[in-house]
Amino acid sequence: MTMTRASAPPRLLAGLSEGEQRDLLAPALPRLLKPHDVLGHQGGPADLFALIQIGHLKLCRTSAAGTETLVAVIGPGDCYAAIAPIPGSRYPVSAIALEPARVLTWPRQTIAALADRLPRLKTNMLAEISLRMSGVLAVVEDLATERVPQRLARALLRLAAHGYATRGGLEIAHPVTRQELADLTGSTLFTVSRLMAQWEGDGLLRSARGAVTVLDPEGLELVAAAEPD
Amino acid sequence: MTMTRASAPPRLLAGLSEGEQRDLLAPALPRLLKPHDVLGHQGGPADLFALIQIGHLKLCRTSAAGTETLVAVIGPGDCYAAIAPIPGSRYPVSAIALEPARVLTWPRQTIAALADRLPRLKTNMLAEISLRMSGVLAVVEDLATERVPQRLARALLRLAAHGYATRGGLEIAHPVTRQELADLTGSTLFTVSRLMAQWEGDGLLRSARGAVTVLDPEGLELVAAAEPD
DNA sequence: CGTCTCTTTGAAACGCGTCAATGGCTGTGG
DNA sequence: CCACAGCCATTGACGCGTTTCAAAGAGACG
Repeated sequence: MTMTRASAPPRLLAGLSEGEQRDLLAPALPRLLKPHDVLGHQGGPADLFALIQIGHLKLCRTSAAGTETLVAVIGPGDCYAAIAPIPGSRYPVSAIALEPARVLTWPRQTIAALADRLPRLKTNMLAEISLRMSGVLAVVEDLATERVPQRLARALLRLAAHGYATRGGLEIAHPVTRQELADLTGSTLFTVSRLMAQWEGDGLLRSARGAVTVLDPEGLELVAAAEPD
Repeated sequence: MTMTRASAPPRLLAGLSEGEQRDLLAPALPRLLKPHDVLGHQGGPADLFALIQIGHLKLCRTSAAGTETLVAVIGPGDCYAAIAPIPGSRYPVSAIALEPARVLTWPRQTIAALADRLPRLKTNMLAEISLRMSGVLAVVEDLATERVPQRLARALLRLAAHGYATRGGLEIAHPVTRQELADLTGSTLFTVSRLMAQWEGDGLLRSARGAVTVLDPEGLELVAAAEPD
């Protein structure tokens, strides 16, 4: 029903000539993912680089104790494993599909050769990592300085920003459980459930089994900006 | 008194020929820093790339509210702003000297030109970012899943690993205040002080005004690995 | 229609932040 | 040389936010 928004040209292709774009895309291997499919596993050899075309993946770390930390949610136009060209590199996080997805993949050898031949591609991949780094640093800052309500409000706003507008609200583009929101904010599904119930009462959002719609972004931002005092 | 350890060749130069190393190092501008000097400011244009020769810097973010988050401590052989070659990029974190330090710097234009000319250099810079990313992701995981004692113990072990061995202990290579340890662990100087007093009583470490020595690394690792249960 | 996963709600315990006051070390200037 | 100021560290008491545990409800799916 809702249109997927017109897919802008991926940042990865920025500044590449038509010919260069063909050279890059020709050897790409498309791959389809079902929910919970694992594209790359944390700690495993990073032997492929991926560009998401359709759908959303979560980037997560599983600690020795088995607890899961959700680092980011990525979608169309985003890359995974921009470090793949580095010989011997390993995935720093796992990538797991949240919904049916389609990605383009390049084996390490291939993307490394392309990156050496196309300087602009290497720069773009650097820019992608830089972007990811910014996001991760924002998460660090949040975790270190903010309380759970602020962290959760920000996480929801971040997710909603990549979603689509429905009647009077921003709907998050992919299914997301309380547990995942907890993993994303370093909290527990109980606390998340309580907060969201409260906010739903306040008319800030509406949630129905996996689908969350932010009704009042300004109101949520007010919560997100509240002093920890 | 204690020897600075023999400086290994920086990772940045790995795989570069003698001639390439000269090309890279010739246009470098050395710069001396005093404690609290700011090498780069978060959010400011990233117009220089730096390689640390001597001393340690802290990488930190200052939030709108003024609270400081310490992302990492870097030392000799480490890089700052490996993203500088990207046009228009900004420093994602501030870099502030913890002690007298000496760094080599390259203006953005210069390092960008060099990176385009020396593919191996670009790869090395990518590897540096990748390394930083690993560290930051470990911090995220810690903040999201561990309690303060574990986080602090890990932070101390991390710092001590880059320090030097003294009689029966690992001394952290640079001055560090309780406040900085708190900023590093998303805690408060009070909690840090209490924990360290307790650990000093247990014989795990010794601390004297800014200088911290880990006496029993295995013991500290035991604390770091304790179940959050 | 039953099972499984996700969610809600309550009550209790506790970790840790907050505030306030004190103490020690360092460097500086009278 | 001593005294003062400034910074950093210590310690206790208190309160609150969150986790923890337990139990029950609600959709989804075969």
